[in-house]
Amino acid sequence: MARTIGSDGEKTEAAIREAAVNLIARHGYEAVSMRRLAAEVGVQAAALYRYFPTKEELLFTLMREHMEELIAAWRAADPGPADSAARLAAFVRNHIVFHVARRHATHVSNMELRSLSPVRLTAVLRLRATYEKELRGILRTGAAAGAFTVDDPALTAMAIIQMITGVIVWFRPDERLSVREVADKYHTMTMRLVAAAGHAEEKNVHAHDAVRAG
Amino acid sequence: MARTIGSDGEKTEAAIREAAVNLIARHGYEAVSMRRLAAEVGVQAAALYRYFPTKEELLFTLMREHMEELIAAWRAADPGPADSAARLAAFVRNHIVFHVARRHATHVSNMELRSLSPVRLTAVLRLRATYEKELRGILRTGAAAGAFTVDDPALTAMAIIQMITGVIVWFRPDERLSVREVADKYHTMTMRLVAAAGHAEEKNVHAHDAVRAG
DNA sequence: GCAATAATAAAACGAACGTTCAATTAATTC
DNA sequence: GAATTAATTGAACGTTCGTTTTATTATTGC
Repeated sequence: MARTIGSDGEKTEAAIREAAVNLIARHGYEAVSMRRLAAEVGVQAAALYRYFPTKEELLFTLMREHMEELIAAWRAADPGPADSAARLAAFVRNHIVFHVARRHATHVSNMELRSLSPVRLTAVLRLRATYEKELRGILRTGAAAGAFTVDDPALTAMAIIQMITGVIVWFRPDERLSVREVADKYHTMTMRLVAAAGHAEEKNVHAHDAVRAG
Repeated sequence: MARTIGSDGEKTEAAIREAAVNLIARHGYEAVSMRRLAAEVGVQAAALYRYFPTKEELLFTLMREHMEELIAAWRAADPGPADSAARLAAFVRNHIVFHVARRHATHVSNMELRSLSPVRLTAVLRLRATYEKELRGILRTGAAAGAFTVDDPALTAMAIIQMITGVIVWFRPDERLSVREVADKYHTMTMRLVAAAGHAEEKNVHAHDAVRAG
């Protein structure tokens, strides 16, 4: 046999990407062989090489596009710097909605960095840094404007990103909570984390004040 | 050649464990071959099988012992349920100090779950659940006592654990911050997150504030 | 110092790996 | 409907994998 009836390059490539994301997210990049991936697609291993020159290039493509889409989603959702609290809220919500909708791709992007060669690793890390810089900027601007209390924007940005990315570890759709509810709860926690004005808790009537325990 | 001069089972096993944690943390379980591990130890691959019957059993041993040590460290650090805020503080600090000191082992425990067979996976997850249950208990008790404001203890526990475990992603010793300082900052953020009474922020008095722009 | 045992090397096993290549067939173009 | 192009197969390449077996040497106990 050779070319199969109904075969179509575009469809095959899409099927390869989807199967690759699912398999790699579940079993890990190293544990997924080209043969296994091909079998999932319903094709022979050699056919994969018509679409991706190497296994690593396939991984890299998945990760790069995931990061680019994340950044694009944020650019579309960004309400601009006028209101820091609204901007932070938009960031948290966009992040959670995006990641929950792409659980597997997120897992791949977060777990398989070590399987990339230095050049490709750098490229992905640059995209990641671009995204994280957005959050740092929000925190700095908001702190300067008095909307937040953030004593270390870089550290706080990492803490928030890890907290909100962690959703995908435990969240499963069609369970207890909807994506909307989860986003709400993480939004609330984030606002408390940066001590956002307007999100004051009832406790501060007596206020022992900033406990920073240096 | 066969047995080498100065060879000692205990030392070899310790060397295997250490090398395995380092290599697996850096390159991933699947990417580390028994030959490569053996080379790192300075031994032939066959020698590894005197200490661990299979590669997976080696991984499982590393993960199980890491979790058991984490739980034991918490039991030793636990100040008891009298003061919820103090207990949560102890939990956060113990977690961060423990994980920073064992960055590689933590990476292995967090990233290689998927390489375990079902039986061993269940065993590790049970230990993990035991640990997480501790934090949920602290949050519930504290919320019931009015020390915290937590509307969803299970979700909040996951958020906190992911936030404080994330330290190992970016933290490097002998850099900007000491472990102590990092633990302090995460402690402060955690207390805000649960809206701990006595941790009120000064913001609501005048609203402008310390921007430290790290 | 001799027997017993512990620790390792060396070689080999079949299986699986990523990748390449030539052959073959389906779809498209004119 | 012939020529061209697109899509895929099937077989094969050399390499590496986890693991086993057997032989050999160092150490230990008496």
